[in-house]
Amino acid sequence: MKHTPSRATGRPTLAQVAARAGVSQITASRALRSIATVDPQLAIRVHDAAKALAYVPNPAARTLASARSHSILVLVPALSNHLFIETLEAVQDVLRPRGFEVLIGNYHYRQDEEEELIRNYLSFQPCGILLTGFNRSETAAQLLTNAGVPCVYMMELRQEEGIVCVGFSQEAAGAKVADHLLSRGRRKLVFVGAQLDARVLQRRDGYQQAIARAGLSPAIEIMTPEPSSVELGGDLFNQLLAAHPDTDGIFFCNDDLAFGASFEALRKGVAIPERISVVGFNDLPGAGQMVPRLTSVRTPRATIGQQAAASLLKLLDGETPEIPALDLGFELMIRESS
Amino acid sequence: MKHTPSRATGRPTLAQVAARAGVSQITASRALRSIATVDPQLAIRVHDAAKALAYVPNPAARTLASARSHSILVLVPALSNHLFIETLEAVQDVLRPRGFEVLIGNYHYRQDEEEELIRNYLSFQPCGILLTGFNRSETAAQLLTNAGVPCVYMMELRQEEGIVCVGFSQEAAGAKVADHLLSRGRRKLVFVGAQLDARVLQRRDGYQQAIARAGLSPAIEIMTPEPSSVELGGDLFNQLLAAHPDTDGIFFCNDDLAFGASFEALRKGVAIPERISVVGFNDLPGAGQMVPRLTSVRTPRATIGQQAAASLLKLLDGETPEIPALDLGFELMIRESS
DNA sequence: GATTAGTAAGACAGCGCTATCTCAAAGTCG
DNA sequence: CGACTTTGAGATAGCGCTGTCTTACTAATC
Repeated sequence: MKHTPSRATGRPTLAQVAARAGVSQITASRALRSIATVDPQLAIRVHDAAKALAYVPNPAARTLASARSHSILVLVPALSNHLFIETLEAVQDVLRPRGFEVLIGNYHYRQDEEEELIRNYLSFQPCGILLTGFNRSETAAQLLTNAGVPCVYMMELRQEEGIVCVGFSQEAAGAKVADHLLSRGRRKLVFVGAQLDARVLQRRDGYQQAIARAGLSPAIEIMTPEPSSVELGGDLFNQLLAAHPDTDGIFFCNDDLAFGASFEALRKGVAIPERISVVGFNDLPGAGQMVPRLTSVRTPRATIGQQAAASLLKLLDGETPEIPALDLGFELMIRESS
Repeated sequence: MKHTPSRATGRPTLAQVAARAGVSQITASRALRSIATVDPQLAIRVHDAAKALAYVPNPAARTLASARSHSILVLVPALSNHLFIETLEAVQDVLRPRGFEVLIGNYHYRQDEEEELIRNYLSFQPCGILLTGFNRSETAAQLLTNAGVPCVYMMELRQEEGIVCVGFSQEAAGAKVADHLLSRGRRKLVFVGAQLDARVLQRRDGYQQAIARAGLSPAIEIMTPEPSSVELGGDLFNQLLAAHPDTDGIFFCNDDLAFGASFEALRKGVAIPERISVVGFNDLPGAGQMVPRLTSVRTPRATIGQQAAASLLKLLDGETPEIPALDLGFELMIRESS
């Protein structure tokens, strides 16, 4: 008798399931993968056998044999912004129950890091990729194309043949904020931006365009590539007050900046909204509790994650989503700060 | 001539690297894995060949052949608390450069979900697991033991043979807060807790014990199993004021609760710290910018992630960390709110 | 009733890598 | 100097699964 090979995992294998069900291994494989060409009766026998043995497929073997994993890569520019956390959670909620493994890559808003992550993670042969926005290096884009892995883009929209994306119009959101501030009689408008990724710039553009449409001179721009934070918001606010004391309306590209500014305003006795109206972006947790309660644009980040995952599943099934560029809109939450 | 099998990945394989280096496949394998028994000269030849071919190992094949992946599972109770994000980032920063794939599991503070995640992810044969705390279901613990995968526990400490953990004493942190409030002359102390996971309760215990040591009657406890949030903090604060108007010191188990309470205090004109001293926990971003600036316990969550990952790497190398239960301490950041 | 088409099940051969065993060459010792 | 250990490299045999080709059968067609 040959001894049992020591390097076996010890877990039941497909062969054992097949033996127990009295079918061939390949039939068991097909039955468990719900492939149509298996007799329903046999399929039931196989499933029963699998359950009885507590069989769990070996993903490595499956990936090796099929040259395609069941893992899905999600690339986000940051985890520190709560926004992306909600998107990730939604993505996981859709994909994990369907048996997919979700790999999370954080590229810290750096193109080179994103490229590196793509390069590394492609070696895992993911069966699909969820990406944030369209702004990436040529090489990264090329790697994705060459890999031939289905991709769905999140957050931004682009109407283009073969591109599947889920998001909302960052420009429209920026414009909406401008219109709102203008409707409140504000005329000395400012845009405060940090991080300066593509989406921040799109919001800025929409904001400025709306101001231009109203026949006013462009908003002053206070911008820094530093990562957005509460502390930075306070600093930029102080800087702004010193340089442009007559400012009467500010659009912060992210809520945390607005939070920091609000704190400084309280400290300095700058009346919000009486003297300056303040609007944030993303409606992060706490915006509605701030003093004063912060007006902000509520973005559908969870729904974006959910729908992006759903679209990717469609692509994996060989279908095309009926709406390739899905616009989920946004909502301006008008509160006390404006 | 036999046709090239269509299901090949198309990527260069180890066999090609070996051929190019003029060695056998297994020697190439050993060279690339830096196994000592390979002649340095040969090893260099192999590495050159690999570089020339842009060879990337196939993780699935590796996992299948060795019955052990290069992925490490990290289980955290939540992503919504910024605390764990920082831990995760630190873990990734240590493990990714070493070639490990980091799998993130979020169990939403639910034991059943954690158990399910462990069950699922064990099928990926992770080579190590990082866990949060010690509080989990019997079954989950059993699964981990049976799997024989090295584990490192984060956040809490336990001196026990065979347990490797990195964290700090939650009790000591709670006690420190109590001592601080007492040193400020506060006598009507309150503990406000949400989520009520094991660590919150440990902080509470340390807090109460320090109060008892000072010979005072126990702090009033306002506790709810709801998830911690800014909004909830405001609600609990209002509730507390109504029920115990003479309160003069509050310890919130997490900063977001303290944030919400501070906002409500501003709104209601309750003077912090004159009438009530407030202390938070974790020193989350923004705590130092609050109005008033929030006193909080700064927890070493990033270092915990880093050291936990380092300890796990040691375990994977067959070594034991010199300090199995690594206490990284904490720091009370005394600011305006107390 | 013979031929064709269609379908379900199986045989076979890997996917790309590593564990294990084997063997030759070099080094060690009394 | 021969027997014995050590060491480096290769041969072999899978890991557990799925793609592809084949075969056995049933149903459909004239």
